[in-house]
Amino acid sequence: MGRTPCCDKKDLKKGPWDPEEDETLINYINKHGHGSWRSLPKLAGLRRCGKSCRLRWTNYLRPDIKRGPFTVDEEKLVIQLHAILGNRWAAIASQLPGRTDNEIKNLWNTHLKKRLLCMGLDPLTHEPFTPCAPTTAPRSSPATRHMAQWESARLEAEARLSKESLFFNSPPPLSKPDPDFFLRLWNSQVGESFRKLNREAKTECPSPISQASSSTKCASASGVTFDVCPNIVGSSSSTPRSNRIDASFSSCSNESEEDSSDTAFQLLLDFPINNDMSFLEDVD
DNA sequence: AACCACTTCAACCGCTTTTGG
DNA sequence: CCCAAAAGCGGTTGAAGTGGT
Repeated sequence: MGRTPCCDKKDLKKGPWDPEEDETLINYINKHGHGSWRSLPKLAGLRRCGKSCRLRWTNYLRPDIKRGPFTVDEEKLVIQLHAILGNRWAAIASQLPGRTDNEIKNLWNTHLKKRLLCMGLDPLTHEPFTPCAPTTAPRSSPATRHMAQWESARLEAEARLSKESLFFNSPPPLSKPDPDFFLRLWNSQVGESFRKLNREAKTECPSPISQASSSTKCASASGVTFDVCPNIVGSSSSTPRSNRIDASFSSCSNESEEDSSDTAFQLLLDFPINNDMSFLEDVD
């Protein structure tokens, strides 16, 4: 009864890998590819579970792994993507070449989460804490809210771009929002525009990460200190979303639908149509 | 120097999803 | 379509490292 173990646990080594094991695994995969992870340890002569081999390879031994501390830009990207995707570490990692889901998860749990807390933001929702929030009106889940925000922008984009008969390079979106759709959107010109808007918003009300004023200091994982916008710390639920760490979402918040659609629509109207299909050319 | 508290991150565990027969 | 195996994923753990007293 119960699940069959992923591998025969007896006589298997656990814990940290030693350099000899690493070398054995690298040599084997370079020679034969990983093939079936389950059978790899036996074939390679390792006393490890296949799962452990896969983890070791994908997280540490792969040649394209980027080691070293995260840059400020990478950290910002992780925060922004987390706002869209939530704890979908693998999906977030796919947007940061050379970084693994485990690494990003650790970064989030050890640095970024604390940083958001330090700034008075809820790491789950990326919104300012609202300790007296009414219990009668439960908040929508972050995923739902983000999906609604992106869906709003998507609908505007679809309306605009279908008019131009040039809707992305992907099939029409599903009626039920597909989480991966948000990644595609993020990578599309729409996503770029949101990021652009974010950058512009910072110049008006600098984001907590980049601004420098009389404020709370926090340390980033990359060793850079940053200042917390006084508007944000202790802000109430009436704080404009544009002041938050990810100003990009202010443009399509469903908390003020009028602003949302107006801004998003304006944003889309402002697309440089003559140039904006260049991203298609980059695709092989 | 010794101890303790705290932080970091590599690795494990168990669940879910995907794949193939 | 069903089922089992394999792969993938996210949460959690614990050893090692670091800083403070």
